[in-house]
Amino acid sequence: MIEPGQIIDFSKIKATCSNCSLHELCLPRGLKIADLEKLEHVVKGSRPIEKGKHIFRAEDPFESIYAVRTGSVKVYIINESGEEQIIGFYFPGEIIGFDAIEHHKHTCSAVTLETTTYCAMPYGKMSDICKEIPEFQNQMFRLLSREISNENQLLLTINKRSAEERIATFLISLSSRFRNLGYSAKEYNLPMSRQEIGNYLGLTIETVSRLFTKFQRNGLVKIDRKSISLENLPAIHAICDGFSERGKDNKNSVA
Amino acid sequence: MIEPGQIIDFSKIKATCSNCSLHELCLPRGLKIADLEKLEHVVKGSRPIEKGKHIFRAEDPFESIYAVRTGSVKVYIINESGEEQIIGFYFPGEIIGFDAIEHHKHTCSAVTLETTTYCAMPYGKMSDICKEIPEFQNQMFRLLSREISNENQLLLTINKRSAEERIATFLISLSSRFRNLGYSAKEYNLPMSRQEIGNYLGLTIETVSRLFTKFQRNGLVKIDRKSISLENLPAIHAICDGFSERGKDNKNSVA
DNA sequence: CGCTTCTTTGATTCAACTCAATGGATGTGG
DNA sequence: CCACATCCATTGAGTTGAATCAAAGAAGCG
Repeated sequence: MIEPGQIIDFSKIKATCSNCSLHELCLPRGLKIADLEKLEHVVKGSRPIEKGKHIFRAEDPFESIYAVRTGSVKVYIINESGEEQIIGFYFPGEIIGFDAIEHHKHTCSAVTLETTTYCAMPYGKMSDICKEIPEFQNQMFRLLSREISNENQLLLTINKRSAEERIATFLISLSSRFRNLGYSAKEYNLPMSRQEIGNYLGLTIETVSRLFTKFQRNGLVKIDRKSISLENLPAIHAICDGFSERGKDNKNSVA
Repeated sequence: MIEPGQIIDFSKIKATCSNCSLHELCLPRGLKIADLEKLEHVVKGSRPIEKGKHIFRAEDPFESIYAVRTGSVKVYIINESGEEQIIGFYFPGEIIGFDAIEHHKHTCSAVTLETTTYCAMPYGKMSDICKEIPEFQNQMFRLLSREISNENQLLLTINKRSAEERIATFLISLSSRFRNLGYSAKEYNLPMSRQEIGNYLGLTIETVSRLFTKFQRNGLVKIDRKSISLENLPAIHAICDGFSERGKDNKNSVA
């Protein structure tokens, strides 16, 4: 299938953080050139991984943390009853695998949503570099801290928001992440299924579908299968902030 | 009110990790004696803080992380609309404040639920110690990792569980944490209000109250105001695992 | 082109919420 | 010590937002 001339030997493509377009967003952010080089020696870039392949699975021994380089990944846990809960969707420059540090094995699974490349960073070596480069240690702590804050926000969204507000918040979150990556904040592709969006937000697929239809009917978005265009960003933002008005305010606040 | 003879000068009580009963559960876990001493020099124990006082508030500059020593603390965030979302309840040996690392200021607020003492650990110094003591750096990473896993579990509980299952899971979680602390796993006090339990679990106070009543009617628990006794642990566990049967299974799993 | 998977839409149900009222604790001042 | 006020919790009645059940339509795939 692949002609000799077309073969690309990915093992020969040296993963260098310094020439990676993501290095200001990803783990090396803020490192000096000299320090960057130390990091590069332990980072191992992957060849492209096709959609639906696992990067790691729950219970796997903890080898590395991973930075998404291109594509997208969903991270999920499965409980005793076999139910899946998606914890997050990850895009280029974002790091996965932090949950495995505590028990030296993964508690989540990570699967690609489309063809994806990533960088593996062996945890032992990362840990060593932290001792050598204070700024790198800080960066690791920052990333872990961010992960915690992100989950706090997600918890807030799920616990306090209506289905409509959750969907709007989800769309805005993706939008701003794509903007940070230099892509359009208005138009993008949803690499995940309706099912997965629902699972993540604590809604059923039917509810997700109905709300997409409703948003479209109201001119907030245009959706064609996986591609979405946010036609009225202010209105979508307004929904996030709870201006779909329903009792709201201190529905369940503690004095 | 306080007679001279009764004055306790808490500033003279040296907070030492080595003689703290929590040191095997708390941050110093697994450190060597020599390393413990380095830690002790930067840890500052608090005097008892009365119920309802803040340890830190959102937007406060990030000085320290804190270990609860006695009592209990709730950590919450407030969104633009002023709604409160409780992120967690923290008991002796548990650490709060990790969310502030990224932006050098707190994103959550922490308030005592009863008279509480804690240990403050200045982040800058902690960061230094991490560089000196590899095992300490590992421990910090582990604690951050645990926080992430805990939130993953909470997300699963809230997104996939019925009100009944959430309450049961909550009671079991408290039970096992108290057991780890050497207290009774069967009988304990709920330092938080019904309102706060509901807020945390994404339920209204009425639902919490009704389910407490129902559990009591069915002989699972005995509840008297703040004190609770788990009378039928196996049955409560069964509810956690979803044996209250309702469709369940792959309600919203992704293939 | 037939098969499967994903998505949309409609009708109906139900778990949890809202609204409302009462009951019990706790606290304060006279 | 009691009267009163406040706060928190419980209980009941009625409502509703999202789930479930059901079916049809569209897209992707070998």
